[in-house]
Amino acid sequence: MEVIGKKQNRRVYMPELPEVETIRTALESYIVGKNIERVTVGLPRLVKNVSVLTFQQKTQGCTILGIRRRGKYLTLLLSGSVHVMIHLRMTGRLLYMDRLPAMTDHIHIYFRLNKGFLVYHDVRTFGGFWLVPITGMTGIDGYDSLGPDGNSPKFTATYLYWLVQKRKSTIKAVLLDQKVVAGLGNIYVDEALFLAKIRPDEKANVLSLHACKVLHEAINQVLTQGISHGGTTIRDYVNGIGKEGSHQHFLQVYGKEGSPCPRCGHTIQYIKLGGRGTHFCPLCQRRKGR
DNA sequence: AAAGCACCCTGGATGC
DNA sequence: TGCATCCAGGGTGCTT
Repeated sequence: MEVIGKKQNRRVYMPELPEVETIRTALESYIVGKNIERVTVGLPRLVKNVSVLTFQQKTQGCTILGIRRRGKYLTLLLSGSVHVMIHLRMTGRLLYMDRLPAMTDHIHIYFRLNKGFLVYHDVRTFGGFWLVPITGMTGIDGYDSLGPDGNSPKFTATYLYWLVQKRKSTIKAVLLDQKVVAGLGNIYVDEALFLAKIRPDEKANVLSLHACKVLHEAINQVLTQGISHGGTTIRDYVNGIGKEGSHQHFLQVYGKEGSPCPRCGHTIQYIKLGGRGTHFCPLCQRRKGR
């Protein structure tokens, strides 16, 4: 009888770059051009850098001109003097709805538009909203210090090589650092390292230029595939209009502990690395960057 | 300067 | 069956 890893059913979802991009795309056609008539905040601590009153006063009456993504952040571009920046963290959802649902559990903020509602739903309430200036630095450290997006031309193999050389921590920890590359989270890091045949607990500074080229290509590939599949739906991630993604069906190692490696058949292993659940194949993900 | 870790939070899974 | 405990993780901030 096959041994199934204990963590097999312990799944959560995290919006990473592909999920946030999918939400952005889904929302765009529904909210751009709409007017914000009224903003309701049920949980004030989710508004991070201004008072709830200021948040409402600066956004009410504005038109939504666009919605932009950078790393895992979304920004509503408004017609007024500020933009609204949003991070979904672990369990945040941003949804367009024709009308408010009868069950409003976990709905902490919503924007009443001239038609429909933009609703923020968050079970663990780690997410946040910021008012930011239209141009220049936002003053939000986590945003202003973001590295290049993992799927942007600015993120190159040589940049990655230059960076890992001075890092003594594990390659997984480096890839999760948003200052290095923006948008990767636990799922896509495990998947990219599997594709590149690099162990997650490998020290970053031993990777060769060749290994960095392979890894860079793998990161691009998992992000591109994740976006094309509409994101990964694990338990309850949905995009901006409530649709599930399909990338969970394409995951090679994440959540697959105890199952055979799709490449070599060895059992996928689960370890803790830097406090994060980590999945890899101990046989075909080798140490040392070839 | 960088690395490591506690913390925030909730609901589902597990343990007794 | 029920109650208590554990666990997941992104990013911040503190300590080493």
